Amino acid sequence: MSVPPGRLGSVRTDPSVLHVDLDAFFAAVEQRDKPSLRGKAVVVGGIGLRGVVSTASYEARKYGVRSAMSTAEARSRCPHAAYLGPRFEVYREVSKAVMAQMRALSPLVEPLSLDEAFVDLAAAGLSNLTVDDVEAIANDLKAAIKEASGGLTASVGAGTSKLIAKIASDLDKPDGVVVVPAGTEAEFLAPMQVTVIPGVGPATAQRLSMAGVRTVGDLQQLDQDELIRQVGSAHGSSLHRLATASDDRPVVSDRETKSVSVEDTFETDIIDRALLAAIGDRMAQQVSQRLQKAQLSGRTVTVKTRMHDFTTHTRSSTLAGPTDDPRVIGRMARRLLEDSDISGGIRLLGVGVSSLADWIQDDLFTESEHAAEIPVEVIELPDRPRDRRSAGYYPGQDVVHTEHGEGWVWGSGRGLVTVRFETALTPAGPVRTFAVTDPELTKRALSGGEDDKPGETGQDGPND
DNA sequence: TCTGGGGTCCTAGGACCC
DNA sequence: TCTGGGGTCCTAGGACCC
Repeated sequence: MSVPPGRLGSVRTDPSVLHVDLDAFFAAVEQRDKPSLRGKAVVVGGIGLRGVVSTASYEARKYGVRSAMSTAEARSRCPHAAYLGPRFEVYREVSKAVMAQMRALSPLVEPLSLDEAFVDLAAAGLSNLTVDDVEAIANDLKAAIKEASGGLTASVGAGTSKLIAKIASDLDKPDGVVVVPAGTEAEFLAPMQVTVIPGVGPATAQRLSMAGVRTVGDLQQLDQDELIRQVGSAHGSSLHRLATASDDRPVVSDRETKSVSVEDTFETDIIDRALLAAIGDRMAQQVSQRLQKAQLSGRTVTVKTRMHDFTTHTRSSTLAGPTDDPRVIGRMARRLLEDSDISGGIRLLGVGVSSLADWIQDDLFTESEHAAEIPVEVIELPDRPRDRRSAGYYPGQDVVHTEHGEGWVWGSGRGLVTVRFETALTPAGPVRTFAVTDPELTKRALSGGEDDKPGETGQDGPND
């Protein structure tokens, strides 16, 4: 029924994981920069008709203003507050300065957003940490953050795992420090509502409640198989581990980006297809710029639409090779939008690119000093794509023919990599995408080539 | 006075391959 | 010739987080 004692408790024996959370971050930055707002109700978020609250200052929270509430409701609850649109460039700068303070403490810092991060003290070589040690470290860090940010306060939680640290940082906000002693995790969690566990939202809480589970203690008693029946396999097993405080997830810096997207909710619903196409094109350009800035490219283009009744739909299509080209993304977006039902108008349109893994995009023909050495073979475009994977790539009647080949390219600042490339010639001009043909080889090239293991590039034969 | 924008992860079904 | 199991890829949707 319940958990074998051996599974209780987590791998770490010190409360060496910190979770740092800046207090009412956006609002605090606004109060920092405008002294007249200090001590006053400040609400940062969308200020238009369909805006929602990003952050409310503690003064505004007294009136029941909360994140994710519609700004209209916030205005009715707290009419005297200052309502401000967000200034993300400023927040990013402040965030950078704050994260730098954490990195001065430990090399292993995992930002979760602009205002939150995990810090791994064990990675800083600190061990045998007592509760007092960690409290002192947390207070020093808070002082450093205050200094570096021009007066912002943070709340810090610490424990033997990410879960415990995260929950602890919320218990004494604002400007607090809570350290949970090693060995007390399960009893610390037991009386809390299941919704304190990140990942348990309204839908999961509802399902759990139908199984009689309201607190984490209830969850600790629930059989894992029963839990999996209620909420699914992945969610169930991870919940079971979290609830019993056997959370050994590592702190990970530099998480890879998985997708890049832009979306916009309109002040009034839009029905005009031509207008939507133009907006979609502009969004494709914005996505493309952000991909290029991050030196990324991707294969899957997704268009998102939200109807007047808030139902949301996505349409996506995957290219044979990755692209960051605004024309390719824009054309795909337009095509996907044509397939979408917009009758009755839509309140939101979004364009995104995903499948960003293991590919390098570069402009072979203008940037590479080795461009002339890359063989090019011209082929006729097949009447029909040979399989589904190329279907998305050849954008229908626009394509005159394609070129493809294999070679290598000097990726900008990243060393030599082997690529397969394809060029679609369209009336709008050539559209090139290319792909790393041997991810293992490329990984070695990018990492400086210590790994001697030969890349396993052999073809798979029939194996049954 | 309805519900932002940026993401992540998971599920489920169908296509396709071996 | 029929049946099938496993794995991967793609698509659509949903839950969730800050």
